[in-house]
Amino acid sequence: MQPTHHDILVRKLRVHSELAPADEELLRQLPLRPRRLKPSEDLVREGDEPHVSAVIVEGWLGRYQTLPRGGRQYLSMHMAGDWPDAQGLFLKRLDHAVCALGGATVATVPHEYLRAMFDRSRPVVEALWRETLIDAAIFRQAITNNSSRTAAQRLAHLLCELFYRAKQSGLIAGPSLDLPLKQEQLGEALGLALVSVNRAVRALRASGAADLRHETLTVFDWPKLATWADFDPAYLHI
Amino acid sequence: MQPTHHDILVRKLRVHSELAPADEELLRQLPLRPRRLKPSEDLVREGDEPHVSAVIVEGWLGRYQTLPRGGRQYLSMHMAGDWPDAQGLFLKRLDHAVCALGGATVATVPHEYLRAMFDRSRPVVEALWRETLIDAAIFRQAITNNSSRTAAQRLAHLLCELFYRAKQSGLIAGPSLDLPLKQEQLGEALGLALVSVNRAVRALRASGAADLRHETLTVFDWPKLATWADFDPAYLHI
DNA sequence: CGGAATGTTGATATGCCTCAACTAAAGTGG
DNA sequence: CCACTTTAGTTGAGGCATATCAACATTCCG
Repeated sequence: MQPTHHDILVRKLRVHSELAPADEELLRQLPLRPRRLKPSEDLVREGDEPHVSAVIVEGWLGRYQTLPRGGRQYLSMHMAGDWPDAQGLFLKRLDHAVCALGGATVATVPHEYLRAMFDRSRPVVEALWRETLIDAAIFRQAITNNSSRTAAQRLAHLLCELFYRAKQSGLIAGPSLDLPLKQEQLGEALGLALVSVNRAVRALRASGAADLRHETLTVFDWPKLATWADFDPAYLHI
Repeated sequence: MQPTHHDILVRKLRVHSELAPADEELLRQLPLRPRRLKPSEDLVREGDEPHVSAVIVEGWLGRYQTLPRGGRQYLSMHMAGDWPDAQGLFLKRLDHAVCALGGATVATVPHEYLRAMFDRSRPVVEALWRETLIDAAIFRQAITNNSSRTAAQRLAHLLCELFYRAKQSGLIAGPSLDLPLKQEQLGEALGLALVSVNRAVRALRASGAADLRHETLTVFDWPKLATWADFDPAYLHI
């Protein structure tokens, strides 16, 4: 049987938080409204004052800020179960946009229902708060990644993170992962020019540790990849 | 009269959150225990599992991660009123350390008291949650800063942020701000070599927009500085 | 006053960016 | 299904911002 939107939501929170049956029941009572996003369609834009939050049901979304000359800085990538705009609950205006990377489906829920749920269960508050704190840890790691590593290491580290998170969320079984990221977007995430990303991808391919092509990431040698990238998953708090 | 530790705590939260008198009263009942930190002393270390949080009373602290070769990546800088380890409440193991920049004083409070307070006031929960969300916004901006700007712009943007935050927190009146940051630490924050920081500092000085020397930041021409750095304070959500 | 830490400056090296051309893959209409 | 167009990926050459190396000046601090 297909997992419902509520299954996806609850399973993801259980990755890092303990929920009592009563808490799960509260979450399952949330009115979730599906919304389909076309490739590169924005879920929310910088400056928006949203009154709903969204949990990703299927596909990938990316957070980004728009640069003065029109380019983008991607901040983080998100997959099924993530809440890419949870901070909208308590920050009035969004300081960044969120867009679909390939096609994607989200399930939206009005803030008022979330707030009402918070009054009824502190564990649920903690679980969602923790979700936003793990986001922050991902941002911290991105600062370190983009500030202190070489082009190839940056790419490898990002791929390690996405692969590891996807695996922990139960999205993959084998060595491969659907990842609808163009090399240009990788560059905008890693602070690299498109040409440098391409060279890093080819170096990765040549090393035999992993490959990224046709929107698929395949990891052949995880220890090699993780060592090369200096990847330590502790920051994901799973 | 000197502001008490509780004054500092409450005032800072009021910068971004509305608190009813009853909420403030709860905050003022927290048992705060002062702790003095020597210059560069660690408040907490990577891997710690703290059972207390700390609010800064006086001085500056910096978050950092340790790099494989022993260097540091500073992630954010914090001043009086900030909670540099609030995430320790819900993330078991810290993924980064926090150290004093110059000498500093913090006030610690056991997590159990904070948790007890959360049961009694949702506005207090929201205020502290919002505090951690603004931290995350600062991290996001650091990603963009270190990934997409030139050396001089990075420096200018960081100084804009620190100056603006200090002003909003009521820490400064005139054009100057005590900022005990060495050029080496600025480099470790901005992903730049020490020599490049020095050249950026001198360029800033030569431009007449601001100066940074003897642990003092002086802003002579705020519009010029902010324009040069592409600084927009919206992300600080004040 | 002396030694250590911090800041300054020049010369050289290098990793990444820019520009430019081409190839391959994906999407589209006949 | 093919011809065509568009998008994405690949490769080389050259330039530039920043890193690295090295020396010296200044400030801090006991």
